[in-house]
Amino acid sequence: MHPTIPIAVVNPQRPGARAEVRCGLCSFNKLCLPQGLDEHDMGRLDQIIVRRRRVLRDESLYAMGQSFHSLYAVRLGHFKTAQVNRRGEQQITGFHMAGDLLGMEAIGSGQHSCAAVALEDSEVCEIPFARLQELVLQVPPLMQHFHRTMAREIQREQSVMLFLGNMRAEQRLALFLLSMGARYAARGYSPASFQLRMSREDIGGYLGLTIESVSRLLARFRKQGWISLDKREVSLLDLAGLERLSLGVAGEAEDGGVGGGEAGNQPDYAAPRAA
Amino acid sequence: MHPTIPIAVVNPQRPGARAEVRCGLCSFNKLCLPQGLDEHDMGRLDQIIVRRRRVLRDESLYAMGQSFHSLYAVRLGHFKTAQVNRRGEQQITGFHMAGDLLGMEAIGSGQHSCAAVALEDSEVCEIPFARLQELVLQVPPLMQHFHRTMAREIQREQSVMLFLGNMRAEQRLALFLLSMGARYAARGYSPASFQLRMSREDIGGYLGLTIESVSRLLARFRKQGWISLDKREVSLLDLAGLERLSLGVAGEAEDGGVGGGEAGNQPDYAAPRAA
DNA sequence: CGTCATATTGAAAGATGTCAACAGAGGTGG
DNA sequence: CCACCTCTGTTGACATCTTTCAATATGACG
Repeated sequence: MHPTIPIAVVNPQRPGARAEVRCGLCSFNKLCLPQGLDEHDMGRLDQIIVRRRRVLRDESLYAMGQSFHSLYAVRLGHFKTAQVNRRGEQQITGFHMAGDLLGMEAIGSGQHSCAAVALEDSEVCEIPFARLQELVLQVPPLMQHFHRTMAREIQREQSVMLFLGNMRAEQRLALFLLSMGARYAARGYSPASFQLRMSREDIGGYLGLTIESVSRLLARFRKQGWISLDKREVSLLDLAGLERLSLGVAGEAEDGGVGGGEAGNQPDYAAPRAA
Repeated sequence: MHPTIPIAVVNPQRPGARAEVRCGLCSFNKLCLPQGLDEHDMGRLDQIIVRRRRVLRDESLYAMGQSFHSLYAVRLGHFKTAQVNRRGEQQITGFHMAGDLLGMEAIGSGQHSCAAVALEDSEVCEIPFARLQELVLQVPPLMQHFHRTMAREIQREQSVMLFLGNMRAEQRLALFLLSMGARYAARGYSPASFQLRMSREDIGGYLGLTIESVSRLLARFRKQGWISLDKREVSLLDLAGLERLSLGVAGEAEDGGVGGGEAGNQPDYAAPRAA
């Protein structure tokens, strides 16, 4: 039951396959920049996308401090974006998959304030920003969609702030798993079975936890039957339970039937700080 | 030495004074949407700003879930934006002062995902978004600046993620004070002496800490001579020290000379989680 | 079969939250 | 003008979650 199974209409190119570069033929165009454009406008967008660029695992698409020229749409694969302190601590600001747009944070300053690193061999479409700005003036629906895309990024980050600021480790991890599932679902894959493309360290870096905490928490989720886990292959066995967990309703929650073990030794504290 | 003193060219209207509504005469236009526009274009922007709106202390400019129609530029006063959990926990996503633009997070979904509440009697300029979209098509520099503004918001939030995810309470608070100072400096006020417009609870809500932690930390900063503090009036006495603190270089840091008290009982731990 | 990176697990320490009592400011009404 | 009340902020003692430090798997790769 673990393997990640596409359950719907997507048609992901194998890496290395000779793929068509036109947006109209990309299986993720509904999620991406051309969303809502007609054939003609999509063609104009095609014309400014200079090339398809491959990024190998652990390579960076752009580095922190690098000057900004283009946005990138993930075509295939996964990326993380990370910001590094002057002291070397790393905050993962997001994980990105097919259809996501990368680089927007750099528009303000002309410099990338975080690095984008491929979590596996990946491909992106490069969109020169200057040309996009011109095109957007001629294609109002594209501009509107671009605005929505940036705004959604703002909103996404606010929800990260919410869990970094307010939630316990357990809740954060449950929410993380659920949200990964939801994103895969939006791409036609199973919301409950998928492969974690990132290391435990990256998960920790994203959730504001140490790698040990992540590891322990995952082990606990597994023992309690919320999830099954084999290396990076994960299945969410009890979505409702995870949801309850993410809301902080720890404690009694039905035992899950598996393992039978040490449930009940969690205090049923109510809320982490709050009035 | 505590009172907040304008040290430069700003000319804030007193609340209640009959103020000119044109952007060209607003002392914050350099920080706001009309940044970089010529007289003519600024006039066109003026025409779509429907009215100046007053928001009394504790009133909300918009509520969570409310449908989105307009952006708002803070003209006078201060706001907080806050997101609330299904469980009632509150995450303050930002504090906003004159020249800041509010409401961008709602562009994506058409619904406000956070509430904006006035921290004191305030005034905003309302900018109907549909009309802004039209205008932006006719005034490319305005569009570009609008994009930069949204992008800066993305970047700002990423830096909040960085400190919520990676930094200790002490560092967060130091950074918060410094950043407030920097923002006042950008508006022509003293970077070192200002009034905290928000409650301790709001500070905690922003920094992901309890009110008690904030209170204790402020007391410690004061005792160690980093700051002086009288109710909500704060002076940053040792900017370099606070900066070092925000970097996590706790420990020996020169005693500040004041109070003389219990310095040295902080462990000189190095980094909060990191490799 | 070593070596390295990644992940798991245990024990102990420590930072921050929780609970509780209290102080001071400001407002209200007698 | 004073008593009273509420709201905000301060401080203390204690609980506990999460980190830190350390040892030990596990798998990939030569």
